[in-house]
Amino acid sequence: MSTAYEPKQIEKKWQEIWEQEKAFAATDDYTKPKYYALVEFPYPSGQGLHVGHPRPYTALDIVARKRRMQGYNVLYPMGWDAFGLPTENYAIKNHIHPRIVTHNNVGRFKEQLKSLGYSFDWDREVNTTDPDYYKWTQWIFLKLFQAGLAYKTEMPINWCTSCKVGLANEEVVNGVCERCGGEVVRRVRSQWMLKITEYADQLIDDLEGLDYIERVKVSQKNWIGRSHGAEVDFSLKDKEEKLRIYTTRPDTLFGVTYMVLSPEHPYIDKYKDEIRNWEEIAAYREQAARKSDFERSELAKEKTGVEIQGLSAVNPVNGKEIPIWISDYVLMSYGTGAIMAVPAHDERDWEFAKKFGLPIIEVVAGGNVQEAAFTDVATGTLVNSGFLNGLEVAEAKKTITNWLAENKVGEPKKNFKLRDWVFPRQRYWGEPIPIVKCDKCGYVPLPESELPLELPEVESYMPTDTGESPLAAMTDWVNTTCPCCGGPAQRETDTMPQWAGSSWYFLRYTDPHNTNALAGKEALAYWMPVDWYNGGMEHTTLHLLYSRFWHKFLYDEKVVPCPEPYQKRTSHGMILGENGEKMSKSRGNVVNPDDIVNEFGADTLRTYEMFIGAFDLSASWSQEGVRGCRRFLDRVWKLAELLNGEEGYSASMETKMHQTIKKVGSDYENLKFNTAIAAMMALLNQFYKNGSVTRGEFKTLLVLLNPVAPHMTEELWQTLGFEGRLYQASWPEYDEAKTVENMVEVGVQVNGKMRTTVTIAVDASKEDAIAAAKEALGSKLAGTVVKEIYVPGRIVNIVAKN
RNA sequence: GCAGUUGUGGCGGAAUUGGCAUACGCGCAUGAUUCAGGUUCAUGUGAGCAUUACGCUCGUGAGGGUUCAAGUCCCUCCAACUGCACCA
Repeated sequence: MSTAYEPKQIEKKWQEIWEQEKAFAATDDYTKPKYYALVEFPYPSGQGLHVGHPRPYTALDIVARKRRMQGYNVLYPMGWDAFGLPTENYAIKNHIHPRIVTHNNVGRFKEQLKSLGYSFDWDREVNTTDPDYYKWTQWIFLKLFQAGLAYKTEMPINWCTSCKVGLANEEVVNGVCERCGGEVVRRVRSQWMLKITEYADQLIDDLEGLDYIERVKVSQKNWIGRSHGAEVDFSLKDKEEKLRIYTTRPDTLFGVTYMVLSPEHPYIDKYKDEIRNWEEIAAYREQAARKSDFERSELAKEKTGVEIQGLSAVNPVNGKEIPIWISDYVLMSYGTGAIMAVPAHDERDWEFAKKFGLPIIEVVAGGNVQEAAFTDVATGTLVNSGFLNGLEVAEAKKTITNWLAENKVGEPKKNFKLRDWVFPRQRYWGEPIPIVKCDKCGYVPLPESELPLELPEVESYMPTDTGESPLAAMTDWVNTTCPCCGGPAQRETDTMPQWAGSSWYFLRYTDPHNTNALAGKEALAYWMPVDWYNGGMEHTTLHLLYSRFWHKFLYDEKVVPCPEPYQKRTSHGMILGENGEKMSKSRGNVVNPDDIVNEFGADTLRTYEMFIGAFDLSASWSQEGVRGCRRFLDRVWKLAELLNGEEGYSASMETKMHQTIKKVGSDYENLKFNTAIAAMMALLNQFYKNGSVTRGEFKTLLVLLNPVAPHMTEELWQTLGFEGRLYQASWPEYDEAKTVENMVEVGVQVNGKMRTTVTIAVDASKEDAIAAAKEALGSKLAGTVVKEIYVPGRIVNIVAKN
């Protein structure tokens, strides 16, 4: 074969053949073992694909292709998470309907993805903006509503002043909008909320049985932030009413020296008349209210507060009278909005007490509480604590919690940092919420038969400063009749967030054209759960958590067959520019995958992205590195010139072949694509060194390399006359016994320092190995031998003394 | 501040978990091919001292320790990145 490697023709040719032959369609043959590989579907932005996209797509494409060769029925789908702000903003700016913008962007993305030769089953493509799809997003919302998990409430929301939209807590980063960096302020609004907190315990506990990378588990746990403690009632002096607080350290109850109310605590207004320094308190409260969350965290260093004169609390364990302060370091949104302060054993309380000269009473021995708060719970014994004296912290917690319950002044309590999900967005380009408000009947769900509730055509998609969605201006759409009583009613004009459509899309892939259900029972039973889901770390506390929540709810509703959607979750690192910085237009370091495909070919791009470095770490782009991968593929291509016509493996290469099959196979499974490729490069180098390759050896190399570089290997497979299509070939087997060499070179050390090497039989006895080592060392071994160590097949170490 | 991750040649990165550090690739050097450049091929490439030899010394962020043996385990630091940020 003398033709040069021309990726352009080859890649186009095979992409068309695969499409015609439906090479990668997941079948409905439910008797075969299944494998569901999933990558996060992209948001089809106007910029098109960037080089970050192919990294995870290629990785799971490799897994999917390998699984097919191993006989699995593989589902590897792709779709579009297409609702969202950038499209809407683009539509506003250019006066094009967002539907058209989305359509164009999807077309572009799809073409780009197809040019990379992914083995997606395109017949199962989904699009969240398709009414046939969002019908079921709305259907799930109705289910949540009927189950009481979607509820409306007045509450302050995070309002992005630039996007003019409410944000979930998860979308506010450092007090600014995650998306645009705009200022976020608090606005009170009537909101649809989803009760994710109902599943808080399960979302933590069920992580246990899942194969998620540890980082993901840890951040989900931290985000949910479960803590165990107790609520305790302190009485207010000379009052009937109690002041309830939450603490994780009830064992330190004897060390309480003051109480703190959050500035929003209701008791402040309630006891206004008895507060002697009202002016001062009111002023402090005003000042705290004016601070945005951003300022609160910026200025977190310095504690502020004012003592409330005229109110005091009584410690239930010893009857001591305790002053009450107001301070914004206590949040109304967590616990009860009031705390007992134990400066000796809490850093924040300690800081506050030092600043305002409040007493510090040590109740757990082990530190110096005048110097710093002693917060270690693992060690330490209770002191100055009446009946708790002498107990360890853990034991003291149990004892005091029981005591609190017996005396009816408290109870055990679990708390979460996780808040309910602020669901709606005041924008046009999202799923309409299928609820109407009737003056008589309240909030009424649309009947299922009226789904999908389609987005109406509007004059303007412009968001409004009033906080209303653009839909609110569509009065003939808004005004409707109540499905319940037939009277006049108004539609909900907020839309759903982008997270809605992506919270269940993996279910739709199993049965994407079903018109009677979000997916058929049999399809779900067969395909779910997803066997391997790869996606970005940035979605850990957003999409990944939200979709687990929806899935658990659907499981409880008996819609899906398993309590968890994803069995395995991995995460890829980012691809940075040549300069090691994040790729961005402003930095001028963006690499366009189209350019790489044009210049080097899709197979080279795929190979390079897998070879660039450890899959889970970020890596910098290198144009020279791309060239090196192209060189590798060129050498594979030209290897055909060295074919010697023999069928099996040659005797001298047998071990190397078996070793390489083993290594490449296990490396693909463990996301170690870089070393898998390195092993194939090494094998190739060996063929060149030998000056010849058998057909059997070449065949194996083609199968191993196929998942990474599918086009050129398929072409070689055909031109060399191997049977059928390469994508239908079987994954090669290896024989463990044949991966071991007969003779091995072992290192020889004297006193732990490398001196020479010696080649011995792999199963040589210790005596033989030592003898061979001594011979090799010769005169380099001096002194009296005091110890001889032989690690079979690895090393000999002789310890000698003079 | 807390949590997580990372630190290995000129660069990207390997190292079967305690056993020959730097596989594989890039870059570079020398040579071959070429009118020349590019491509391709061959050889070399951690540092230092030596080059009489393939010889010695040092070397995986810093410092200590355990061990016959440490990139890998333990202790104390330092730096970078990414989350979270007063959650009682």
